[in-house]
Amino acid sequence: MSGTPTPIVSNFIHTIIDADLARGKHNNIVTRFPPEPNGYLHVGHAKSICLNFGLAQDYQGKCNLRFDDTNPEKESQEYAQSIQDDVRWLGFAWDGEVRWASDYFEQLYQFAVELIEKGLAYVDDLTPEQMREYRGTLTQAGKPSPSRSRLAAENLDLFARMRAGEFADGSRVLRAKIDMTSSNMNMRDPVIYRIRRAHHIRTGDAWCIYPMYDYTHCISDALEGITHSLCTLEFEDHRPLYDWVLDNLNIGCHPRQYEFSRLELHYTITSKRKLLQLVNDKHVSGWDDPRMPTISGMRRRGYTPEGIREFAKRIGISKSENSVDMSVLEGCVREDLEDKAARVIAVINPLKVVVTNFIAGQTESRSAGFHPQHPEFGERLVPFGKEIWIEADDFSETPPSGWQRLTLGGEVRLRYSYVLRCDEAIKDAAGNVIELRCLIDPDTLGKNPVGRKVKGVIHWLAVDHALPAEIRLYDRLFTVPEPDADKDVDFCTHFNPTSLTIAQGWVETAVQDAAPETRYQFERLGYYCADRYEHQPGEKLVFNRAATLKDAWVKN
RNA sequence: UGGGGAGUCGCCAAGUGGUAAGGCACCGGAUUUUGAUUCCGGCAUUCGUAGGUUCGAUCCCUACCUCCUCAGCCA
Repeated sequence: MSGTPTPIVSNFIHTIIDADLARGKHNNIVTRFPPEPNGYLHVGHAKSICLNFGLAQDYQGKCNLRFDDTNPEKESQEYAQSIQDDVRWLGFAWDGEVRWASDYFEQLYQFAVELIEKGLAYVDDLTPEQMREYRGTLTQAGKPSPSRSRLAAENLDLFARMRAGEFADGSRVLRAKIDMTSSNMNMRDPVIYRIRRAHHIRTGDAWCIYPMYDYTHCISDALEGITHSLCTLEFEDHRPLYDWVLDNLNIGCHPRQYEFSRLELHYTITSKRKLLQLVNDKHVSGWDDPRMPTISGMRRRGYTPEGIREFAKRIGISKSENSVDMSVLEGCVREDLEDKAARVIAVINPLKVVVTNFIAGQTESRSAGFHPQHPEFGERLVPFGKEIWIEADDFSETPPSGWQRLTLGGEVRLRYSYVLRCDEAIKDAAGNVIELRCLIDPDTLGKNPVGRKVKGVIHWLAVDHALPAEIRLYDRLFTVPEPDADKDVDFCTHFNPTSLTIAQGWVETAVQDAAPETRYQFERLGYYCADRYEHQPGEKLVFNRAATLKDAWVKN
């Protein structure tokens, strides 16, 4: 209790750990983040990462990064690399070297031999179809396979020959001999080794038999001295098997598994299989497309590690199914960006304004702070001229009630500059407003003359000094238009990644040297990130929208 | 209909026998040259339902209801 730092995660698991520590079960805690390198990490993994690494931080313990690479057919080095990058980017450091379940293949094999010798595992030659029949159903007990009574000596021989490559893929498996009548399907003699001739990203072709998750995970945990093995709710039924394996092995360490609910985010796909489908079917440009709920997608969109970590903290850890509202994530990101993003101006949908009482060709610059509350951000010069761009949405001929922006005959404050009055709207043949003729009040520069209160403030850019830019607007981070559309395999046909709109707008010159990943707040528009992948010197600046301002005037 | 879980405000989420924390969202109001930020204030006589035990129950007991999950040689 004393000296305990502010917990990074909520107390569901703290209660357990504190009790373990109090009764001297452990002196230090060791957790692990165990992804399978079969895809990029997404926001759901971020929760798990923050939980496992956060717990280690809270208790000054350790957290391992271990790849569960036991299914060579789905795994790749690219995925493994991206996972390491993402964990680091989120701000966490794993203990020592990266661990791989495949590093334990030899030990895993020897433990399997131990089980066979103890009469607790046997080689089975049932076909997958037969095995399913023998397994029974949820309400009917399974029945023993004919191979179940094989003697240890024969099993040992068969298992060695499985490893030696004498049998065809899928022809035999090694099974744990537990209880075919168990009401827990996982205990009906689960397969622990299968034959699969596939090239493994680390062991190459050294093995043709691969251990299954349930068998591998608990042993890997034990080998690494993990104290608390955290996973998601669907593994609750696997806990008896986790314990069975460790109880029956001479391994000297028995980590405990605890389950918590996985993260669901409204309108968001948190299924690797479906995300892969979005990538494969080219609905997005890649795993790091800013619309993707992947960590790399969020990074590219402008989200910060701090914002995502705060999100993980706020949603908490529990055992109840949940679906968190987008506003929580957005709020975390906004809150973090609030004090970090320099303020600059951008005009996304320009409408030209000619200031009739300003001298053509003249430029007049005023200094403006990059942040309203933080002078240490410095200042930049904002030039004014006879022709300026304003946001087309900031002018209305027939304003709705409550309108605070520009209208015919009305006044508005140009941010950092004069009060402007609109005298005339010029239209094209179709009746669309294409230009405004306005007047500035020279008496209002940098001050509010007594008795003059102009409520509306709009942003603007001098035509001669604005820089063209591509501004990408995302309605929402990720969208599934129909709530149930993500139920099926063909969900992509329902998926409508409409959330991207590209606008050719203008930004002020202060941003032209934007470094990759720099976040700005475009005043009154929201938070934007200079796209780390597409911004090359000399090219048009590209900005992705990270988050809108809360309750701002911007639509969407 | 077997087993394993979960049900506290619109969304998360504490609490656990002593009379419902907090965050997000939302609604007021103040300050504001960003309709932002900041700041103040409001927001569950009620904890899935029905009974019971108790001076007292969200917390204990009983029954019921709802939802999730398990029959891969995936993880």
